[in-house]
Amino acid sequence: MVNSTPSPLQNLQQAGLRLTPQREAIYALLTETDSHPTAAEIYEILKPRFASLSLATVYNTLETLVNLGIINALGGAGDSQTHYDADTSPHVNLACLACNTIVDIPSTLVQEIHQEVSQNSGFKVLGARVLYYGLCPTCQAKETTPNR
Amino acid sequence: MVNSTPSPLQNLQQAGLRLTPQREAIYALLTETDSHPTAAEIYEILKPRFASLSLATVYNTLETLVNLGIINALGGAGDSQTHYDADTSPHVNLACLACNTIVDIPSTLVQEIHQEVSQNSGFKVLGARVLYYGLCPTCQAKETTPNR
DNA sequence: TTCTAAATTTAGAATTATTATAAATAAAAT
DNA sequence: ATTTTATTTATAATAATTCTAAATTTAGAA
Repeated sequence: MVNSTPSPLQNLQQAGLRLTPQREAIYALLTETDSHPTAAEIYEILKPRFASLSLATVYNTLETLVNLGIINALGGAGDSQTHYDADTSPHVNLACLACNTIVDIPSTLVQEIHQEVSQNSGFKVLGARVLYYGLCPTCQAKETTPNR
Repeated sequence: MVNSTPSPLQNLQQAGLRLTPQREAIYALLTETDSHPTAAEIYEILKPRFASLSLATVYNTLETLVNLGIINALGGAGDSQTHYDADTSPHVNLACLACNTIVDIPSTLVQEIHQEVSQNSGFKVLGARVLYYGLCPTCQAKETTPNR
């Protein structure tokens, strides 16, 4: 029998785009981590393995994957950088304003909101960012005075 | 009898900050509009009334108000600018990727998610951005091919 | 009222994430 | 093989935001 769960990367070829080593590595990195890295972080991680890698390629690839709908771009995690997430299912992102980490939280309510918005707004809903922010348990322990 | 509904701006003075004409005008503008303006838009609107107004002051004030929790900063509306919202109650923001307008949608589900996240995550939740994006009815009619 | 210290505004410079450009490379099609 | 198209790459350009330092305003003390 053939491969049972095809990679979303195959959407690339179906769209007439090429599955290059850079694109494969960037997407694989996103699926294997839960750290919601930025473009710069992805670049730093992959540079040892791809000596010629350019930061522009990372940005290009991320934009391509976002347009294909197989990854999501998350903004506003306390820093001023865009974070990327290979989990495109409806879920809550919870960001710590102190250490800028983002964790995922599954929630059935998010899916209900999705339906609610789609049905009542008249919009053609293409995606969502449900982002909560605050202080993670670790940073709560460290800082008595949260932020200012 | 005294003023019945105190302005959230009084939080400024309670925090030892000053209620300057610039701060008053910026906050008033935000409460009187439902257009979720950017810093640059606020600056352009208020410049005729405050000849000496600086864009830096707009940014400073918006940061101050966000830190006080009386306005929210919204990112990721399709453009690369931060939009500001004087409505800090839990609600859904729905952005059109084509014309970059943002509309508010009340939703009881958002408040439920808020509780769910607060209770299950261990985070100290300080705020949220529930942003859906897509195409508004007007832009759906205009564009047959959405974006790229 | 005047003085003093702190807060605020302001103009402009600096920063920086992201995008655009154009040449080089790689892959697919003919 | 050759041609065409897609992609990568280095670098320049863009633009939103932040920083800096001087000028101004304010609140309260003297």
